[in-house]
Amino acid sequence: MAEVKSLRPVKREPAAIAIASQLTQAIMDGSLPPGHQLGEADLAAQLGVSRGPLREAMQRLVQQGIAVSEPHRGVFVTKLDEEDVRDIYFTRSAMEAAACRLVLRQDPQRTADRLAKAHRAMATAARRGNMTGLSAADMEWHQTLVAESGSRRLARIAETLFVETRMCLSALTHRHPDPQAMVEEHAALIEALRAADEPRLLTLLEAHMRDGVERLTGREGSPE
Amino acid sequence: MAEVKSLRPVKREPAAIAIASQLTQAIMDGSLPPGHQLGEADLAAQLGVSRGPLREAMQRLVQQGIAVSEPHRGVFVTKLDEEDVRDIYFTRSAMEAAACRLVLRQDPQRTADRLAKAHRAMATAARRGNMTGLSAADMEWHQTLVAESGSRRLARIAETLFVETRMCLSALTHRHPDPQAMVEEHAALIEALRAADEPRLLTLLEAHMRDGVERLTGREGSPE
DNA sequence: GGATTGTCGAATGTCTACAACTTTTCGTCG
DNA sequence: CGACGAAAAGTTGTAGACATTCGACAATCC
Repeated sequence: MAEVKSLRPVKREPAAIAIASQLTQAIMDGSLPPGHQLGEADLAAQLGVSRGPLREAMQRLVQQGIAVSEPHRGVFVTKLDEEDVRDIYFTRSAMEAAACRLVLRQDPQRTADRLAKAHRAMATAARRGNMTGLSAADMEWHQTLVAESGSRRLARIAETLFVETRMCLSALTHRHPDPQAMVEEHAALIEALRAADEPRLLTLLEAHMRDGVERLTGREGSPE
Repeated sequence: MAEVKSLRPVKREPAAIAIASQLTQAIMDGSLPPGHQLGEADLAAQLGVSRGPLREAMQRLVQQGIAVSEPHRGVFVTKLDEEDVRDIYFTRSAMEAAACRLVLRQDPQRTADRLAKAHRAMATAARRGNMTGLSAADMEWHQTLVAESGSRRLARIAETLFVETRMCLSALTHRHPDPQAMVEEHAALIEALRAADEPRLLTLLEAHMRDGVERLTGREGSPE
């Protein structure tokens, strides 16, 4: 048979998946802010679907913890307080540290190459002062790290955590990080990965996450 | 008004939640074996609900990864291969290690006490040769550990991982672990926790998880 | 005979409509 | 001004119908 490589299987995702993606996107970029109610009638009309698939999509968000359901009242976008921010970054830290350990026993160089690609996008965005692009490149970087681990479960868990991270970020658009520091931190991480220096990699990662928390909570932990 | 603390608001959980719980339970104990199709019509009739809430519940399972959906074919209980077993235990290891670190910076003694309670149940079940009770106590022990960490996200993640763990166990009921070893391993973990000896605790935990994998995959790592 | 094509049944995916129940709102009365 | 209670609005659950799609089997063609 003639194998035609450019032909890929037609992907037709069910409505519930598509709806969940759109809702997630809207929640991440702040269009649906924390505490906002996901009214069934409104959303169904707006998305051009019926309540059935919409409710299925909402159950997915609730299961992820991105939304919460209050019986007979509706489902609402989850509100994140300062404790949540710490929890998110702590859990991310544990997840990504685990991903690092997996990457180190596989192909650190290849992973480093792929991370470097995201890192270049980050550096470019930083140079141009493109903060949204910087944030996107940051997410891309961490997503690549987890994907490279090859662990389905880490990938699934990280997906939710990244959504929550972006919820935090879009809620505090005014507090801008130091782009230069961000670029440098990721560069150091890649370098440690290339050197296959596990202790240093994990230490840098933990510090990186701590920076993330302090950036969002008001860096209460920094003496001088 | 007279405040009566023993009076709690009547909890009426939505059908989708109740259905998801029942399905999860059936999947854990092997009534719904891996690969089995969750037919809508059958299940709906069997559970006495309509297809709507049932589909919502199934979406939750799919989101958790306990079931997989093949468009226009149906949703099926996830099949777990040997790689999945390793992934589950690796992820659990990372999760529970993180929980240990959190517990250590809170109230290790109180946590140790609560773990000791589950441990006594474990020892009793072991003495009587009650393998299902032993397995239940084991799950209870680890669930307690994660709950004591106080992290919502770790708890949510662990919930799914525990379901997957029990799926593995019920698929291999013939391969029974050494009950005595199991009791001793948990005792050592509690002891390390009481001593607030973080390095030892984490080392023991990792070894405990490695044991779990080897028990299920056929202990390929043991030469003789 | 073997491979392709057409057809059919069954299950999923989706929609509309309706009934039941809760919460909220709002007007009224004390 | 606050309490009570009915109406309104929203969510939750059900039922039925139809379209779409998949797997299997039968018919057809070389």
